[in-house]
Amino acid sequence: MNLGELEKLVLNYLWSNGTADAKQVHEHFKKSRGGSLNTIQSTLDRLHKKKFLNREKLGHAYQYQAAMEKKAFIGELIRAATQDFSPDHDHLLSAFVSLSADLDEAHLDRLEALIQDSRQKKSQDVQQKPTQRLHSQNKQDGNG
Amino acid sequence: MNLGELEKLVLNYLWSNGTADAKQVHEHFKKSRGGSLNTIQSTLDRLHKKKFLNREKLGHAYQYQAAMEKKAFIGELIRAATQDFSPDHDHLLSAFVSLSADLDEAHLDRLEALIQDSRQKKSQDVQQKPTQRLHSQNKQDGNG
DNA sequence: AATAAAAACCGATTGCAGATCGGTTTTTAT
DNA sequence: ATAAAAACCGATCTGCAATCGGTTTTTATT
Repeated sequence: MNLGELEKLVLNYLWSNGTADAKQVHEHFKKSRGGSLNTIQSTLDRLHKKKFLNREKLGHAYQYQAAMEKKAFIGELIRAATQDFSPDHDHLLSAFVSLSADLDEAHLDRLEALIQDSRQKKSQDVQQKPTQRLHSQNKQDGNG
Repeated sequence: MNLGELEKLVLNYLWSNGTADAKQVHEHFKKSRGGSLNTIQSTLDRLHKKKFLNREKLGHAYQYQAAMEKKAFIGELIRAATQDFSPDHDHLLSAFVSLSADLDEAHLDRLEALIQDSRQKKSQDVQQKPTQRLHSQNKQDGNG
């Protein structure tokens, strides 16, 4: 799972904007970095082949959108980046905490809260096993 | 921070074995994957240039060893892999928990314990700020 | 159906980095 | 001084992202 620079930019753009076609994406980036429409197109295509984007033809052009939520994607990134080094969860755990050495109290609290959530979800899952929800993408991702 | 396949293998080998020269590394890998001594040598050299290995000439040949602990390295990997997507800790946190969706109770407990440790360390640090310890590498890393 | 515009698709090129290894230089030990 | 060992250099190969020109396909319009 190795992403190029433009691929990352495009993914981020789509997470912020939900859905766009090549033209829109090109419009957005030509100011900040230039590049032809074709370049954008092939990047979208590459991303689609890699299963990071879904696309659907609405009217004339393909509409692209991120195939998974940003959080889940970052989770995948972490998994991919570490799998050749960290064969088990224990390693990953301590690595994460090592990474988090510069987390402040507030963030540590937050992490604990998230762990509670995780426990919560886990106990729900055994009861109802919801049909895999596909991704709501409702533009409130920018929770800084 | 992009590592090639052989680079990863070599790093892992050195984390398991502490210290080795090109010949030893080559000896180890020629059974499992072939490749000349030169290939190993240039890989070690590349890794050294990238600052992932330290080396020191003992006797005839360079002795290579990992420049940082595996945990810290994995932390770096995570940082590097996510930095273009996760501008803040919050994102990283939730991504991590999303990744950890398949962690069982025991691991969640363990993670909480690690958070406590982290708090511990933090409160110590303000009092004594220890001189940056360089890495003990005493062969008990393989707790996998 | 003909046609023009738009979009998709194809293929070639460039740049970069890891892997690989032959050959040369440098170092070490005898 | 010399031989063996190790380091170093340079070249090639491979894979992949970025880039874009040109061609084909699709869509809409007359």
